[in-house]
Amino acid sequence: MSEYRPAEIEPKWQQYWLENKTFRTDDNDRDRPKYYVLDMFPYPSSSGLHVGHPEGYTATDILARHKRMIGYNVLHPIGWDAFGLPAEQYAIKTGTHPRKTTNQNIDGFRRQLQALGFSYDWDREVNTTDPAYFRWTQWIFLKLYEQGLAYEASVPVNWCPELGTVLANEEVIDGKSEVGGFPVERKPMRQWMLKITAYAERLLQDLEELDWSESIKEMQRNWIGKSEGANVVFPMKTDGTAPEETIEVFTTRPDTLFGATYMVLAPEHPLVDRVTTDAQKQAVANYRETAARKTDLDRTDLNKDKTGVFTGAYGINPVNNEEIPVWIADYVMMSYGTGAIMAVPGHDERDWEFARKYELPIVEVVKGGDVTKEAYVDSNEGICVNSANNEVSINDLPVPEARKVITEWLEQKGLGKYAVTYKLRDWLFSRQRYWGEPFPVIHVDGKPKPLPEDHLPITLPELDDFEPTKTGEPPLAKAGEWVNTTDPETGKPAIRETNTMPQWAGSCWYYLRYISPDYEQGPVDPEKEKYWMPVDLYVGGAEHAVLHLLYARFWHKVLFDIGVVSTKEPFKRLVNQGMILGELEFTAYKDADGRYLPVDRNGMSEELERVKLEEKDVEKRGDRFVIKGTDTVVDARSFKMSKSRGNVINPDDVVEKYGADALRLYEMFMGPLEQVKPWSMQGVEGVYRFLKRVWRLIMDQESDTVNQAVARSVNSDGSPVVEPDRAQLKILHETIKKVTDDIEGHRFNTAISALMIFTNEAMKWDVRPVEVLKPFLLILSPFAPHLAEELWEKLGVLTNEVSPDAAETEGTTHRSGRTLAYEPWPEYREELLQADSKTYAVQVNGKVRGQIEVPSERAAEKDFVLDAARNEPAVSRHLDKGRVVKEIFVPNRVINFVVK
RNA sequence: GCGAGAGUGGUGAAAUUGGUAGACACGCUAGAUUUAGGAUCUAGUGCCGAAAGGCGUGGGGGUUCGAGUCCCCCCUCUCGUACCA
Repeated sequence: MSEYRPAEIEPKWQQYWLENKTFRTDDNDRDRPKYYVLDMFPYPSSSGLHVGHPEGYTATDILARHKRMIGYNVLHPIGWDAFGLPAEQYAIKTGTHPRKTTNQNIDGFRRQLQALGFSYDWDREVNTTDPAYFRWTQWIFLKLYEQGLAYEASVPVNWCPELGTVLANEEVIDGKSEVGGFPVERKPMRQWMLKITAYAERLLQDLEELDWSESIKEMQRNWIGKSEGANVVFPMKTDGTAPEETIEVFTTRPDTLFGATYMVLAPEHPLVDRVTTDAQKQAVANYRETAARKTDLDRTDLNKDKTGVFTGAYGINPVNNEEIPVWIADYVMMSYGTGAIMAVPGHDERDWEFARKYELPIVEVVKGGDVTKEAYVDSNEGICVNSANNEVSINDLPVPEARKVITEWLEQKGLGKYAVTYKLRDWLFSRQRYWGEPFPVIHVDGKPKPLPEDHLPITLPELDDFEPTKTGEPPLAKAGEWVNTTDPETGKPAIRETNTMPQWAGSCWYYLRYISPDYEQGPVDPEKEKYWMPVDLYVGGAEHAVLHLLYARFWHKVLFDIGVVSTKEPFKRLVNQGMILGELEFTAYKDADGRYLPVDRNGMSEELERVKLEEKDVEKRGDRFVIKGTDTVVDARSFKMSKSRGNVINPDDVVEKYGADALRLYEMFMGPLEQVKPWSMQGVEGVYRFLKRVWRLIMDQESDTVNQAVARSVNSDGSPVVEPDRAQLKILHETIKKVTDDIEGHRFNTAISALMIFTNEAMKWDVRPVEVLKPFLLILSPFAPHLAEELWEKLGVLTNEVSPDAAETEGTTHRSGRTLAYEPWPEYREELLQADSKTYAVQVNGKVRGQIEVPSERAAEKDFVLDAARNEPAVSRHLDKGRVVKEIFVPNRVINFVVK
């Protein structure tokens, strides 16, 4: 071996780590501080890893390796989120059991991850489809049920006929299924729901203490959507014969109550039938039918044109006893608040639009705008007007105060009360699928009944045909023998639940199972849970910003309440890696006549021909790119990787060509972890060259041994020939400091840059002392572990710490073997960082005119330094132009002369 | 619309508290070496200029001896969200 050959050294060390269980975590080693660093576990798809996986996984691996070297007991596991639709759809197409494809895919993913050298504890692998795992997913469901947090309901769901399943709102995008893009319609079905709304306030409050990015916390806050206001009761006008009815509305603006000029009920509101007058019956029925046919999308989409129908009924505004008409309109949603609103067109945009269209009165009750032109909606500024009755007046009060006064009055009179409303809705928790966790529930006499814990796990029945039924009945309904069972308690005939749990279920608690993957008495060993929880760092894609993280936090809080876990939040710190886009593309557009058209940022029409250009065919003009030599502006951007665009980078190809260390290093060198970044194959070559340089720094080009520059630094017994010189120690310790700080701050790109600077410098040395190279390899090792291990071994042979024979055999134990994985992390020494001289930049009127070098020991002497600065020719030239009126002296940095 | 984040060379990006803008890398140019190279090495590379020098961190204004960094206004892009009363 003469040159750097990752294909030889990488499998060697991967095998060594596996065979020696180098990264097995010792639960009993409780004296050292713990560090639990977690990756979002992957769904093992048939297409294998994409380059986004190794991004977060490399970051956590660097941190895990670093923490081990600074003495932490590190828990760094991986597993498989393996239930899910693709395996099931493949099963429907081919008849292959999803278990088979899933296991194949897991084997593929495991191989790929091991080929990247991640330091996982492979003895803790979890798999959500393993009955030994989902036994506890089912157990948690039973606990939720016991707590009254799981219930059945008939709810309109997103039914996708093509997929034969119901989808969660988040799986529907633009009225089509996220998977496959099939149309989705509304259909009422019996479903399991989880009462996440019971935890809304705690899920909101406890965000405060989490070390997550502000944007993710904000997204969760928005999703929970807390609003404060009042529920107000409006009596209905009655002719004396009809029964008395009231309409309760929720409003965040009770201060505008005097401006309510009409009311609106959601079309589905149960009161509609009772209040509609005979004359309006037909119109209302027609409107309700149209509204029912609309999907949520049609009702909420960009179509802002408001429609509605008068019911013929009137409500009475409780503050001024005015009769106001009651309408139905689909801009009011049954699922939010009370499903009814008081409309204040003067101070709500939607109400204003609606009032304009149907010629309803608009009354100003807050001064500050012109309600004849648009609604004045500011909820902080403004003074109330036209808002008084015999008992109470909020006139002349600022809006926030008015809100308090009127709410108190309503409460006193029993007309309304302070109220809080959340956007968050209960979690639709069942799917009409085969490949998911069965519910541990039977139906006896038509009622649901949980199965006893000792019956778990409830496993899936074997099926040959995974096709859902056309009626929406889940495929499990076809397993007659499985479905028809008996109640173990009473012996009565019973029917099993045929829905299965959604994919989120298994991922809601997997981080707990890693702690004690074989524990039989519960989901997690309580003693170990206390040691390891919470997760210190959780890294994954931002696509899980809301749902997965909210669901997992919800389950965790329930488990906390029943004493299963000891922390109220699972993930102390969260980092979201940014997406990796495809390579930068230059695109020009031609019309039908073959003429190039300038690019319009808002998107080009489909009929135009897309022409892909090479980088050499374009040039920069202003802040845009044009076709070279022309004025034709081209589109220059990176796109999300997708099969259809053909810009997908396969990590296997990169590993084959450049090695795992190069892939790891490149993904970290691209830019900050959390940022969106475009891929560049040339960038990979760049870090690959760096790794080759590191190899040549130590290894001889012709033989299998270290080079002369390194060998020269030690005697034949391995002892050092000469001490490293000051300059060598200085750059080494600078690098140690920079890399250490940067790892701790997750600035992996600049850490790598520091390693490159060291290497470039060290390449110039004729003698490369082992005492300098060894610490360098240790700080390189979290980033490029295979290369570092290999070179560490070579240096060990040189200094007689590792015998050349031992290098060929395996079987040492993981704490004392040849690996550097548990070597102590080098510490930098402050005194070695000091330079002999300091450089000052010298400015005249804020412009840099020259530099001076001064001896370090005199660098803080203002007079001495200023004198030296004045005598610098490039500076004095500018000082002569006027009179120095001020001298700024910033120690060790800069001098500024102000000249007039 | 609303909310959040971001705009720095040809490209990815650096710049700890307001103190030499562009580290490191890609690309490019020239040279060396090589049968050859997508290898390696040396030098150069923000823009204009022969140089002195001038101009430069999306645009405009401000604070300061000094602003990529702080303040105000505007523009653009990315992500999230969407009639939430």
